[in-house]
Amino acid sequence: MTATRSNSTAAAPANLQEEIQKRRPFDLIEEEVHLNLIRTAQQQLDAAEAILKPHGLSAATYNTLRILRGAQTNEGAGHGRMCSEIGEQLVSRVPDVTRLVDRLEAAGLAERARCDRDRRVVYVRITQKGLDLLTELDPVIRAHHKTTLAHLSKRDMDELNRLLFKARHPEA
Amino acid sequence: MTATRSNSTAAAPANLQEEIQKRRPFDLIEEEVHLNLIRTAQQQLDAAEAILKPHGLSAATYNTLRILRGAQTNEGAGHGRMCSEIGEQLVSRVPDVTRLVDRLEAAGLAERARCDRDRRVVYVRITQKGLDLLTELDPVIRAHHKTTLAHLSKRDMDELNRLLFKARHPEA
DNA sequence: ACTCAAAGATTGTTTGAACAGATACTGTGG
DNA sequence: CCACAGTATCTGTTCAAACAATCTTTGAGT
Repeated sequence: MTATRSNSTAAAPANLQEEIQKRRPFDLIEEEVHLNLIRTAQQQLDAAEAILKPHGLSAATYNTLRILRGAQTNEGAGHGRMCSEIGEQLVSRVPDVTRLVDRLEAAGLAERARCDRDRRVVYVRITQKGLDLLTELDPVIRAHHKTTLAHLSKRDMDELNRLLFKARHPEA
Repeated sequence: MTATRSNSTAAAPANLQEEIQKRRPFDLIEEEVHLNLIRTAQQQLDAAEAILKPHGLSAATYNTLRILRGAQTNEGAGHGRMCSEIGEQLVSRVPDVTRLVDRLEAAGLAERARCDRDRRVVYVRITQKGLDLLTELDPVIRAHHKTTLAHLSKRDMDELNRLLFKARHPEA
């Protein structure tokens, strides 16, 4: 480990150790990766939710809406997505898709329809109101993402994507 | 019970686009970074909480305990940390430190003590039981971190740490 | 046809998070 | 001394997440 400067004064942190005011350097670099990951993702999530909240959306409901929009345009002639499929595609696994859809339905952003062939499944479909909301949010979210990561070069982001994917897949 | 997320039918995904079954490639690489970050961090968090849960701890309470342990050994002759300091050092900013400490106190892992000089502040101190629990968890957590990221080289992890820190600090 | 296990979704309940408002204490200025 | 603003913590309430159990339906086996 490199000799790190003592954080006696309140200067801008140069690494995670100073950022969290940890006294000793990390004994395990894996632990540093772990905390770095969670911190960075949390920052991203907080910023995104700050944008979504005024529109009555959380990260989970917004992601669900995006999944539903993708499902409508791509296959199945607009009969939407099954609840279980939504649960599989969500970025953060949530075991309670039912109440997630409940909220979207209560807000008029999605609607349910039972499948005729298999009456167990419920297809969830995005409504026009939901599509309009996403259309309104699209440029805002795009601009936000571009702004928050503007200081990263394309090479940085490619490398970051590669390493993040690799971290998630031990077998690859 | 296990492997709730792995799809046994399809082939192993080669990137995020295939992983979330997105039909079209990302129009914005920044968005891909964003989702990759949240997905990877979520996976790390889920795995860590699976270890902590049998011991009655969540990620928030575990991190608080670690902060309290660090506070005890490093300064202040063991009078612990103020609630507001805990809130600042937590990986995920939680505005409700009071109830976090409530849970630790109810479990006998921490205790409060009012400051004599300033009767507004409450110092939180880790108990021997809390220290014992951390001592028991230390090797388990270390082994877990080393295992989940074992397929990353040291160069990978250094690069990942560098990029994650850079992503978090636009001004650097 | 009948039984049964499994899939898919919903419901019930408990816990924790989020946000606002309230309380207790300190230090300062008049 | 008193009013007042600021700080640090606590409390009250609402909402979402987590977990288990239940209900309905389907498909397979006998």
